[in-house]
Amino acid sequence: MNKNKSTTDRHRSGSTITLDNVAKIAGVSAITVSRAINTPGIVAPETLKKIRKVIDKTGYVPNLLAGGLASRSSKLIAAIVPSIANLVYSSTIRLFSKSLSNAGYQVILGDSGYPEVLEEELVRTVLSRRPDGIFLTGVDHSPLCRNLLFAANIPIVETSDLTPSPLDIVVGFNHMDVGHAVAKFILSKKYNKVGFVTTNDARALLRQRATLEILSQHGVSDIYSTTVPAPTSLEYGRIGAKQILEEGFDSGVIFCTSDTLAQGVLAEIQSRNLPIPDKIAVIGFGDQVFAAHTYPALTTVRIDRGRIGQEAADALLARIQNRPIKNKIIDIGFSIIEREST
Amino acid sequence: MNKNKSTTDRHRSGSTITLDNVAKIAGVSAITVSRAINTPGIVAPETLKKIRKVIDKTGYVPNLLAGGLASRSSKLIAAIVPSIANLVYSSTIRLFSKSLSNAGYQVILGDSGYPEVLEEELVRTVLSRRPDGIFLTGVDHSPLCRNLLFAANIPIVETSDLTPSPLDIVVGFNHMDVGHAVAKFILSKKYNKVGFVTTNDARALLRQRATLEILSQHGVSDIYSTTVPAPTSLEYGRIGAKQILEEGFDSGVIFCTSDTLAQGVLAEIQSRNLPIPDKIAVIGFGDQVFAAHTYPALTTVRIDRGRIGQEAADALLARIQNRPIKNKIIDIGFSIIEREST
DNA sequence: CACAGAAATGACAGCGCTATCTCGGCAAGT
DNA sequence: ACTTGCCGAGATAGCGCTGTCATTTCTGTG
Repeated sequence: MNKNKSTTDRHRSGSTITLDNVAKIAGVSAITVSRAINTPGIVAPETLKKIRKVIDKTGYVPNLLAGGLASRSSKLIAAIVPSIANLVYSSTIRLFSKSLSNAGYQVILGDSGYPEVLEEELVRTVLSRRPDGIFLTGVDHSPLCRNLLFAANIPIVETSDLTPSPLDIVVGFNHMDVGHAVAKFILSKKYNKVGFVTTNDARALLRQRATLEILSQHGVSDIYSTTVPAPTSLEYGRIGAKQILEEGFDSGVIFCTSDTLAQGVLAEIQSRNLPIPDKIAVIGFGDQVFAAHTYPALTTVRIDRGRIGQEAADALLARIQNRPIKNKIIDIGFSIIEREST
Repeated sequence: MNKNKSTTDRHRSGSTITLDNVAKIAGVSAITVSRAINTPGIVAPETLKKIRKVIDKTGYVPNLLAGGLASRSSKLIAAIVPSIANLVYSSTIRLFSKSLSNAGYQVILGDSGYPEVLEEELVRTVLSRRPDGIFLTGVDHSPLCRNLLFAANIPIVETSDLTPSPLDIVVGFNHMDVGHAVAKFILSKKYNKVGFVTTNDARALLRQRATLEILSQHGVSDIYSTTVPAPTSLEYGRIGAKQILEEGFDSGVIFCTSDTLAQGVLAEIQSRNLPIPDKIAVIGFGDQVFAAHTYPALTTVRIDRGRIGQEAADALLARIQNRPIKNKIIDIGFSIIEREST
């Protein structure tokens, strides 16, 4: 019985209901259902209502793998970030995703924070989903990675840094400028000694170098510096501070790679009962939400991380929709927020 | 010239290179290239080498939209979390993604933290990508949402809570038990007054209720409580503490919904120069990485968030690979970590 | 009332890949 | 020598959707 079953059921169709099923039930053609979903404006109101009713009744969920394959547009945007478990990036990604989801796109995340995984492998993995655009963190990419990216032929936005020659679009700020501004701030306060608690991240080191440059130009040479491992944490803030303090730093200002490190520095100083900022002042970086509410409130460099996500999304959408973009290089700037810790 | 172009180029094929291209160049059939990529074991070493060379030379990146459509397996796992910008969830997701990516799966995130977006809409959106499994946060889902989930016919893992009747698998811990344990801890310390700084999250309220239950059974009735808005933050920890303090709470212990809130509570107390824990003690929840390194170090309830991600990934993979799972209900437990703040 | 033009719908052919079946070739068993 | 079975590779037919015509139906105009 049912002899042609073996051919028909090659792929066991399961119970998943397809666009064709909806079409048949509604008594229209498949393409009309497709239009009812994607461009309801060009479907007659009557027909639309009929189709919508069937969709609701059947619980039809479109298959975007099939849709993406046919339309050559996956409605997917890839984002490569060093770590989602880092508020610095997640606050960017949050707004980035939000803007894109309003436009009907979903974000797929790649975590580049594992040193054993090369960026190009990660890029290859996300590209296999055929995203309509890609968000990168940083502006340094291996030649292989650049090739992959170019071959994919999709809009690219690099973030968190600036470069005169972006792959496509870049949204960020100038780390050297930050370093210089912080140096000037430090000079204005006439701190006698300057400490650094820094991760060995390229951009963090750039900021530190820029700060040191100006400081040395002005004869400030009593410098203490320590480098801590990459994901910034309160713990390493404390460890870093401890190190500097034990090396003889006993008063002045400590500039940290992140607010999280700064928080640890505050804790370490407090645990030693040294008055902040009278004896030791602290400067963070990032102006994370908590920075205004630590005790004492943290002086820091404000970076509008949300805006990076926003601008990146806008730029990507403009490219995808073939709208002109005003600027391939978007500098979101920064500002020093002075609070109680200095 | 080139008259049949219009039909052939219906979809402008661009320059993207396909599996067929690779096959032609390597002088084998498409399916052999497919096998070389997915099941290299069953391809002759010679052939494999030849194909690999072509792949490298051409920079071929497989199209997983097409692959997923044909194989009915997208190699995608969906995860719905309240907010990626919350370390509580991102530390779970990090390990979850990591385990899955080792097995060749990618995670696609849905952020349910926006009250204007219903969970079922979010679920529908991610299901349209035809994930091979889904990770949910919490165990309360609308009937519509449950229907969608069941219709998708994929393994489901609910997390962060426990229920005797999971949709499929549940990985979490018992919030009532936590509340009881904290109550007993508080009783053992003989604090005269107890304050709560709580978000109006279902699970947080459950813990608080359980704590109160035991406390009242033991005649502790000097209770101060304040509710703060949903994403926990240092700022609201301070605000919550301020409220409690102004209501007359002047000594005892404050139990917080999260370590982040507790951090704010610590800051507020310190800003008032009240000794911790001699005058006021603080208990957090979650044992975030920073909890051990605040000043004073935070007493808290340890939840192994990473393990939730790990177990969730393992369970999902077992289901997908049709391996038996030991237990549909996985209780990861908790423990109270006593530090300097009590 | 005929007819251009718009509006609504449909037929068809793929998008790039993999499940399934098929087949030639070769070593081992009888 | 002949069968058996396995290994490696290929042919074929979709997966579920949408781009691109083609067709039908409905306006409004002179």
